Amino acid sequence: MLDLALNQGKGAVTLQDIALKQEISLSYLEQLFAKLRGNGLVKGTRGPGGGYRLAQSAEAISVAAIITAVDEKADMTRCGGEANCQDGKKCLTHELWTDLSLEIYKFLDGITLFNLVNRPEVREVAERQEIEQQSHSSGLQSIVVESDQLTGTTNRY
Amino acid sequence: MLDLALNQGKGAVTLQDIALKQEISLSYLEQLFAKLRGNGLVKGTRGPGGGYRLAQSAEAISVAAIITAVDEKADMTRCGGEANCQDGKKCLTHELWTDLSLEIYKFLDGITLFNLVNRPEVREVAERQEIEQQSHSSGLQSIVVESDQLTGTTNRY
DNA sequence: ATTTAACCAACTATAACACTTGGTTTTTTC
DNA sequence: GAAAAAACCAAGTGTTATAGTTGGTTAAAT
Repeated sequence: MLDLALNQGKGAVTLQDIALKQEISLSYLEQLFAKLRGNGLVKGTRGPGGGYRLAQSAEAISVAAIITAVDEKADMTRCGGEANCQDGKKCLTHELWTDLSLEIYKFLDGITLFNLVNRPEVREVAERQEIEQQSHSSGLQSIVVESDQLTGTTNRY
Repeated sequence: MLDLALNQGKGAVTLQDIALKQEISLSYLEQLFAKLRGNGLVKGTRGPGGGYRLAQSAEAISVAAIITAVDEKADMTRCGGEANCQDGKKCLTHELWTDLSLEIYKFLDGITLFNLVNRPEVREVAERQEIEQQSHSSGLQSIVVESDQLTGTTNRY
């Protein structure tokens, strides 16, 4: 999501790009972005030149919204907030964990993509990744070509 | 730990008791209490009439101290605070997760066993468990006796 | 002596998270 | 209009932390 936020106004970002930069498998990213799209946080465009972009402004998207979309929870209880932790009834520490869950939610809800993108540490790491990606991607592509010649299949990394 | 705190001044609590009340296996409790003892939070006495009691006052023991003792962390980073999340270097969101970890620690550090024991919800649940345990334990003991006759072994629940 | 209960080590099961495999569909470019 | 790029989709697999099991030994009370 930070990759999309950093590229706002400069067009769509492909999952392939993110996969290389963040070292997350393409297929797993597809699953995450399916959820993000379903929650109205991103929109995708197909075909060459396509990719994903934010569906809302970076100011409007909180980390809590992202976590909720992909994790479907930000919850420290094992009962998922239902108070049935111990054979249908509340366990001794139920309120402790619901209180903590609320605390975590409030913290993450107070941080937007805009906030993060403007942190100097984030900009530094993002710049480093931009450079590494360029020297990286050519190397990885030749590996893909090689495995193509040997096995007839193209692995997606 | 709440069971020990609730029993302060009334003598030691056996892990067998806790296992029945909280529905946690005895052997697993033994592992947790070995860590708690190693961290100076409880002390155990062996033999009949023995059990565990708090090694410090309930006011002096925070939830954070307990979590740290048994979990050995209260950390949301995957790198465990080392900034080597992405081939030896910091990942884009490293600071976000260290900030959250600190927030969680501060919250749990502000809550002591004394605080929890004096919450009305905790007292209510504790009272309920006291009653359930009595009707429960006799039933479970007969099961143990039965399996003893059949298999020659005594399972520890 | 026997029983209770802590203490100890090594192994096993489970489930969430991360990833893989093998596709189809849409859109752009040549 | 063929090929390539990239999103979209479903069902399966691998990994690892957490929780639990097994099978003991040691210390203290009755």
